[in-house]
Amino acid sequence: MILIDYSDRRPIYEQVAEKIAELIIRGVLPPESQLPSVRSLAMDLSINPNTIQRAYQELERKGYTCSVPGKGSFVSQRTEYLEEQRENILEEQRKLAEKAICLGIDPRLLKEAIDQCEGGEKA
Amino acid sequence: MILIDYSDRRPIYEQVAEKIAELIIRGVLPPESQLPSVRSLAMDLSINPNTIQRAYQELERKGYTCSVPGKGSFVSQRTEYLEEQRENILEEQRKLAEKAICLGIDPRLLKEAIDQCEGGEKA
DNA sequence: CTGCTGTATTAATCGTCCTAGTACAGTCAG
DNA sequence: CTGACTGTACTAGGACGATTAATACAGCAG
Repeated sequence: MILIDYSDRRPIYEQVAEKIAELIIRGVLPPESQLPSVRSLAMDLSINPNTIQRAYQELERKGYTCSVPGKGSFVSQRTEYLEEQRENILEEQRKLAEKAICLGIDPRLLKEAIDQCEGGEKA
Repeated sequence: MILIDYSDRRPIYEQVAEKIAELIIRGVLPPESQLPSVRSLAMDLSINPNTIQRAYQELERKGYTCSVPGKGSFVSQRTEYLEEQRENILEEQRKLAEKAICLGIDPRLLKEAIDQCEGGEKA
């Protein structure tokens, strides 16, 4: 379900939170569905429960999930995160385009790179 | 000349190296030109000379510069880094496009974001 | 020689990530 | 009610990397 990249500089809790957020956004984890418990996911990934808890805190803080003591953590029914995420991606795109232009790269090359992915998308 | 972003998670030496690399690529620092000395740049940025040295090491390792003991650090005459940098940008673009597609964002929106920058580029 | 340059080494500090252990409270099935 | 699960909170400590600090050495140029 989730793979941890230890060569990644970012902390584990951030990786876990991001992966789960992605699953939520892509609809793999539908609204109202229950996330694995802090302890079970920690077991699965062979890391400390505290690290998972921190990831879940991040997810709740960002509005992706809703944690209920005694019951579990659930994907939020609300879906503003979809629009938010879309805006994040577009912002990244603008920054990248700006950087490219700054470096004298023809923006058309960027668009070609996009087209390359449109066909051969994976997973 | 260079601003350090302390809120950035990446280490200072990496930020410095990247900024200088950008100046080189954009031609602000032409080939053969001399970089500020380790000590003077450290003074300017109010950081330790060792941190600058590390940044310069990175730059030399990547082929952007050439350091000569007793003389100084100079921008490399060679320019392969241009092509290399272009390829890096395109790779980032592919990853971003893949992520967008993964999240169900229409690639055309990415292209629109690029167009937005083409007109109003700054710096 | 004097003052600049890059380079190297070592030690110490500091902050963050992560682990470990423990504890408490809410929920729910039996 | 009991027990097993859930999330949550707290403290202590280890580990690691970034950064500072102080020093030293060697090359180059006026």
